[in-house]
Amino acid sequence: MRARSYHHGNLRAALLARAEETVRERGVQALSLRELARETGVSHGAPRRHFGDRQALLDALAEDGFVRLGQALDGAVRDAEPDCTARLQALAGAYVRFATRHAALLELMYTGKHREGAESVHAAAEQAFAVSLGVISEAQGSGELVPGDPESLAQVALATLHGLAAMANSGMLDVEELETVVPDAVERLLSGLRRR
Amino acid sequence: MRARSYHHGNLRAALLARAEETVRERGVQALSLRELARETGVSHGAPRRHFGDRQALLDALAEDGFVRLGQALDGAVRDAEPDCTARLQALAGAYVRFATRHAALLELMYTGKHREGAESVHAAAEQAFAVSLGVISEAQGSGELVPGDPESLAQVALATLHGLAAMANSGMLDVEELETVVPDAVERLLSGLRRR
DNA sequence: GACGAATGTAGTCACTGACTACATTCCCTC
DNA sequence: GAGGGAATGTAGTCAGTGACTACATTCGTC
Repeated sequence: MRARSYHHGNLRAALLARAEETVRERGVQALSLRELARETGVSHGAPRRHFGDRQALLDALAEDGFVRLGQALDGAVRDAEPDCTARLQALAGAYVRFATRHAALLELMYTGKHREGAESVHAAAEQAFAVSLGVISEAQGSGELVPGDPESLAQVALATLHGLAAMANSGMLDVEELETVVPDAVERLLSGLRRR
Repeated sequence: MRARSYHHGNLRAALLARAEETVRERGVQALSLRELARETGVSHGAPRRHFGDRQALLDALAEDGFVRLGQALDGAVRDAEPDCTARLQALAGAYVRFATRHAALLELMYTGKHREGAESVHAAAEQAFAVSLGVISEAQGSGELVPGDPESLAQVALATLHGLAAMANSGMLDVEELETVVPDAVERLLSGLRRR
């Protein structure tokens, strides 16, 4: 990155980074293009070159969020013991941790209001959730889980995790409770899905 | 309601009703106090008497949403066969139907950003979810479900439903798919929870 | 019927997102 | 390397918004 001159050099990335910070600290509705420009030391019209309008910026944030979520899930599974239970527990923990640490971002990610680039946000989401699908079909292959459409199993599992995170984020569930509720929920799901 | 005179007569209710409509049709972010006032045929400052600021209006909408959700769940369970499976399936259907029909409102309800009146929104939510708790503890009493903290069982069940609805609303799951996915998910949950 | 409280009106302010015309710089081609 | 078109940033403008204030009208109560 060069010293500040007429051209910033990597405005797009700088805007995204600063925006993510603002969203995390003060929520989506507090994100203003003009303030963002001010904070980034650039004129109020500059962001327009990179994000046609406010929504385009939000879409980009969401997409980025899915990428990072995917990395988090991937890392968690990679670090876990190779058995199905351990991997799913690790995955669950990672998901809920991300969801509570980045509550506003998650809301943005799941708010279906993405347009145009919906495809790319969608693709990023699919990519992020590929990990869980992998874990489940592997466990089915090794006989740890009952057979059945792995996609629908993964859906139910992720939905449960997402729901718990959403309830925690909305204050209907204490965040500390998650530490016990989430493993519990996974265990309950598994007790219905384990081959026996 | 009297003819339009200086005092509207029931502005608060009229604003809420119109606001709910706008939120349903065009989303939360499209709700403007001034436009709302215009549509209701009242000066742009009038809403302020009833809702101190925009967030107060949103909070009231959320609270109202929980009340209506509670009624929907209650009605569904009341109309269902008295056995645990039928009741939970009915409850699940009602929840997901409400969640997809009022996607933006649901988002509003679950967005933890309520202030001050958080207590009342919170209370309305608790009230809405009391039904599911009742169904579960009854089923435990009759021996249909495994024993255990009913609150945590209900949490997992609701979280799953909410997660599925959220995924459908965000376009990650086809709405038509819900018709089969939701009963499936309930059955899967139950297969882990049923006494045997 | 008078009077204080509740409710609605009118006007203002700073701020925002969207848009435009224009300036500067980058980088590709010759 | 020079020239020129594309990319990027600046400056100015516009209508719309939420929040606030002073003021007008009406309601309910004594």
